[in-house]
Amino acid sequence: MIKFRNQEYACTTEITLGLISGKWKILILSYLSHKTCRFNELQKLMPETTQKMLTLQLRELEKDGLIIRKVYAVAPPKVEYMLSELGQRLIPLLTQLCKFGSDYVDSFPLDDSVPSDQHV
Amino acid sequence: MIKFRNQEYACTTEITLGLISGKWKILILSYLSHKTCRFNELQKLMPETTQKMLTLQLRELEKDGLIIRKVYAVAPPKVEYMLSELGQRLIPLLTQLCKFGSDYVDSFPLDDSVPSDQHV
DNA sequence: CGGAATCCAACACGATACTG
DNA sequence: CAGTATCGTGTTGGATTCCG
Repeated sequence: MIKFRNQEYACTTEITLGLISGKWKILILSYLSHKTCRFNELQKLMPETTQKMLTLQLRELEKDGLIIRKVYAVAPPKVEYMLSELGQRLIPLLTQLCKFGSDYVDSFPLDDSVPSDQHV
Repeated sequence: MIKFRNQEYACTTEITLGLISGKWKILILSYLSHKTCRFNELQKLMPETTQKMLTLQLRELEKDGLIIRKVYAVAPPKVEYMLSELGQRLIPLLTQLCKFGSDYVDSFPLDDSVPSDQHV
């Protein structure tokens, strides 16, 4: 049993999962792995997100040390987000998770939208 | 955008995360990676779990093809759980997630909520 | 032994409106 | 431009009880 930030974990795997388990975190990290982005830019890249959710996810990623928030003291406001060194180290792992998911989907080729015999 | 099982995903990473994002799934997979276990055994290994939750998580893992449920037609009932080939392929990934989490915890040694008497 | 069924609390997520 | 604030909802996890 591991204690971290007033939370208890049975395994540090759960800590890593906690870092990336948020509705938009994977996407954010993915986009930021390519380039630094402004808030507005991220919004355009993820049109499905609400401002509130995007802000929330960015704040959590920042608090967890995976991204860096850079505020420029100009008008109109300018804020840039980029991966931290920690965040960059996470990217290869995400790539592997992505690869597994992709293989996984391929291993269930007939499962897409065919509820033929769900009555098990 | 990927469609899979009537769900939409922005990235297959999210599919993999969905497979292992359940309160007890990591632990279950971890235990089953060492040996085949009966329901009762898993319960003893995870005393914090309720029967309902353990059953639910096992059912999901089975439905997702990560574990195999083997029912013996005997009295009293005997049910064994083991990793599928797909589940086995997931283990190295979990190990890496675990490693990252462990490194992550070490990189925040001054975190306010970590008790100082932790000599890890 | 290995469940299923029911009820309930917490929280993640979302829609919408407002702001320095 | 880059956010807050408020309110509402769906999903997840948990406690408890009953069953073949």
